[in-house]
Amino acid sequence: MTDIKKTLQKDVNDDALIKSMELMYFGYRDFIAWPDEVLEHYGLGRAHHRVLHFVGRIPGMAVAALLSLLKITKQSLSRVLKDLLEKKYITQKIGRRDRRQRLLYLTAKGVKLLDHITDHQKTHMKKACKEAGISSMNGFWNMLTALLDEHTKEDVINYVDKTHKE
Amino acid sequence: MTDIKKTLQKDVNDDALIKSMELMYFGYRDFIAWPDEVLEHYGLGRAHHRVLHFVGRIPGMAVAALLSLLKITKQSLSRVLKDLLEKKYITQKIGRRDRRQRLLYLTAKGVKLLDHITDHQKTHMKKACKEAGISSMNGFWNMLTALLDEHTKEDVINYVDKTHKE
DNA sequence: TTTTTTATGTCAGTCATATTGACATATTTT
DNA sequence: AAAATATGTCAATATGACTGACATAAAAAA
Repeated sequence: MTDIKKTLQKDVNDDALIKSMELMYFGYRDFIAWPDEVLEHYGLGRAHHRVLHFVGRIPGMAVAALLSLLKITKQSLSRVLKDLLEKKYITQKIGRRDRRQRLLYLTAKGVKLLDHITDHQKTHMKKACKEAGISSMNGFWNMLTALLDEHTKEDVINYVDKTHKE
Repeated sequence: MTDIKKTLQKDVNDDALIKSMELMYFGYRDFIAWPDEVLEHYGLGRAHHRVLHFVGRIPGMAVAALLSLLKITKQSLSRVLKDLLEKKYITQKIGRRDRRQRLLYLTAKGVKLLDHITDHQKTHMKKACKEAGISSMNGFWNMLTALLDEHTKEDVINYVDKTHKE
């Protein structure tokens, strides 16, 4: 009897875990991983969008901070950054305190582009928020926050800090 | 006065949207997109894991159903499937009703591998569930479900149906 | 001041996962 | 018999990541 109960309990937990894992996969895929006509139109990819997004959120961000936040390698970032610099969506300024640093800023053109390419994602997320109800937001945030690893948590804390200082 | 209130209201919403978008990115990345030593050890990638996972959930699944569920092209799937067939993690049986179909099943070896490679993800998700609290689960599921597009929803409904028939 | 560390950039080569379009085969449906 | 379907396969391509090595400039430490 105890064994059966235990097994059932275990199965219920397992189902919840599997449901969570699968929803993460499908939800993320449908939200972000689908080809974006706007990005395509500008000849940019999602990697470019991510850089634009975070530079937009933290103007004057150094390259190293971006690398840490995105957890990609210098080489991966550098190609993306090069494209964005060439196409004048982003500018670099040499750091005043530390002249080795290249501080990143969106140009007016970059801001415009970012707004454009982010737009349908915002719409998508807004629709989901309304559909799921405001009460679902906290659970959603709590779960996702709990999924972050320690390094990301630190970065995100610093990051939120900076966006609020502006 | 009204203008200011409106602007504030708009900003709050926007912040919530941006937070949701960013958490999706970071949460998904840290949950699933990090290099998995177990997968690497077997010379497999995440695409292989996904196939193993869904075939494990729906034994006897046809190739077309898998294509629809994963939303990838035949060519993408075929390479992954070829690897898994060669390495005997999966077997194909010709459909009895429709002899054109190749129905997919995990071998005992495949089941073992799947359990192994899924294990740390389950652990990760379980930890997050405990940390976020059971009450967060519903919001998490609601939001993710609301993010699915119509096609995925249909597939997931069919899918859940089939896993419960077993 | 010299040495070391840090912030950044860059080169060359590789990999995983996806794409498109065309075509082939077997089988079922009309 | 013709059309549609389920699957498989070819060649070529793209994106976004990786590693490892090396270079430069500037800051920090010795």
